[in-house]
Amino acid sequence: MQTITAQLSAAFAKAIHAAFGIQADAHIAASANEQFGDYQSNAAMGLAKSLKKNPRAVAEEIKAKLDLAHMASEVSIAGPGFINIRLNPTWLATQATSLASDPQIGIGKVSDPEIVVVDYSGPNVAKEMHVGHLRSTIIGDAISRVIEFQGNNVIRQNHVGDWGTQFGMLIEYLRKQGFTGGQLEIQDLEEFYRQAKKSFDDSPEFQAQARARVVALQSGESFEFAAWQDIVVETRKSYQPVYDNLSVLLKSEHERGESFYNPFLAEVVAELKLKGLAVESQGAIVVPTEGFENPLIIEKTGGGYLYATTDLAAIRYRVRELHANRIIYTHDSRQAQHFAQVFQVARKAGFAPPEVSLEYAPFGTMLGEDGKPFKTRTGGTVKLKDLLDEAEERAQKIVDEKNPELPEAKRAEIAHAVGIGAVKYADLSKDRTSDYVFSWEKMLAMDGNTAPYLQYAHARIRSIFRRAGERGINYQPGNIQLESPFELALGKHLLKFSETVELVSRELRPHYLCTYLYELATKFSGFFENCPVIQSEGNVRTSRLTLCALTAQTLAIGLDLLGIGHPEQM
RNA sequence: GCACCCGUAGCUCAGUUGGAUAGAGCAUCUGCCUUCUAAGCAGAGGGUCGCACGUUCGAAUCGUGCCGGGUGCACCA
Repeated sequence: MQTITAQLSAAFAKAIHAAFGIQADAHIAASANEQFGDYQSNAAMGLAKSLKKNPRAVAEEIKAKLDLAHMASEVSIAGPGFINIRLNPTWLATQATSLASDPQIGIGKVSDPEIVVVDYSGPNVAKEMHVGHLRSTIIGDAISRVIEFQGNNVIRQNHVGDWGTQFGMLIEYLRKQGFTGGQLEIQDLEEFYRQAKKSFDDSPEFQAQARARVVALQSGESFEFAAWQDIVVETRKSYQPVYDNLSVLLKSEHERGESFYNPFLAEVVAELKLKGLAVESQGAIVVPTEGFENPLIIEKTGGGYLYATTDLAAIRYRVRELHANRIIYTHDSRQAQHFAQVFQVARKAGFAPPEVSLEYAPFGTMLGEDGKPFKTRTGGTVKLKDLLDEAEERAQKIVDEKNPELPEAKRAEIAHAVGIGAVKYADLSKDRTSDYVFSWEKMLAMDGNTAPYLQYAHARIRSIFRRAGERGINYQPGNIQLESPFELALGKHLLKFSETVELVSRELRPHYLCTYLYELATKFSGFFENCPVIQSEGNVRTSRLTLCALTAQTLAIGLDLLGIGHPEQM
């Protein structure tokens, strides 16, 4: 099924062509104010200028040629030349009815599926995940789910920071401590890392030894390699449970850490040299980039590669081996310049041919309540695990209080969905590009525009169906009628789901979906307060039950796309 | 010094890429549980969209200049 916007755009484009013989965009938008109508075309004002005509006359001519069949109940011209459309409730009801019988609720599978690589999360080895890792992880996950739901083939890639100078430091430090292999703890590793960094900064001797360890590791020496593996395994043990707890779909098979590209780095540099892109500068091998003062350094003086080299190798691999059509990076906006340079070089080198889309979906920095980059009072960071545990605990208290009659296991399940959902939604509902302020209170809020509000709306609907069952009402989907203003508002909003999903996929901004779902839940609340379902009868009851089913399904799918749970009861 | 991002209600944020009277949540205040879950609903107050010019039928949105905050810029990732 086509979106309403698409249907209106097509009809208006046709009318504009019929009236003036030109192809022009219809500039269809949902009306900001309901008094004007549901949708509007803002094309007439723009066309008036190029056609040298009065805008209202242009609008009249478009309207005269417009054929919306049964879609609209009213088309009117207002202001300087807005064409307002009020949709026909009968037509809307028919559309909603057909949506209710579609398991994908109007999101058609794309006809030409693409291979989409999404690079997200990317935790660092030897460090525990902190709250700053939340954004990349859940935004990337939501984007992946949405694109996948549209029928594309998504390949998740977790570009784990598991290679480079810091491992030389860490291994050298471990060796000095008498480490011979085996058991390590993530907390110890963090401490070792701090110590190692200190030695590295303080002692030129240590520095030289650390560099030697890197070389040994990169050429696969047994002690270094084994120690590195122990570190990697231990770190994975600390982040995998966090992914699972967050319902993030990353597994070990999605890991393509920096180390994975090590064997290709020399080839990448050689290829860039061969193509005449890489040159020597101040002893290093660099690729000059337009629009940037500094070139992209791909090989250090005296050998050794950098993360730019790895990122180039990754693009090359994703295009040549994974056959990606689209590569999406969900990373901190501080890396904007780096990615701009890497993308530029990848294009020039042909690692990414023009038909492959390289998309950087940056997100802002997490700030503390003082407006400065987030740090705890002691100068450290908040561990992601601690935030999630706290969220679940707080949710548990509320569940225990509100639903003491439910079995313990059920309550724990609800607390998990609600607590984790609240944290994820708090982050996902903000536009990813802006910096945002971390606040325990806001992260863990359960009232107002939060995940629990959406979950609550869903649970209330499920409850209606449970009550209906208890009263022997056998639900079968039927025709939806949109008679009261509350039903009409709900129905109209349900029909916007598919365009919202398209928008999220195109712009890589999950917060549009959050806003949509919040409004959906709000409109459902209006319906819930004003339109009795079980107490109504006949066609009205069938219609309302069907509307409820469609709303619950839309909420459930929407929450699934955000990776947020939707309990039956709460 | 060069480059990028941001500035909207007391606080936290939206604002579908230039559309009509700038919207939510939190906080404050007033109502609503004897009908499907009050994690809810209805309502009130709260704005120089950082400032100033400009572009045009129309600017929170685009341009220029200031002010204020953040970030990145040669061998860390």
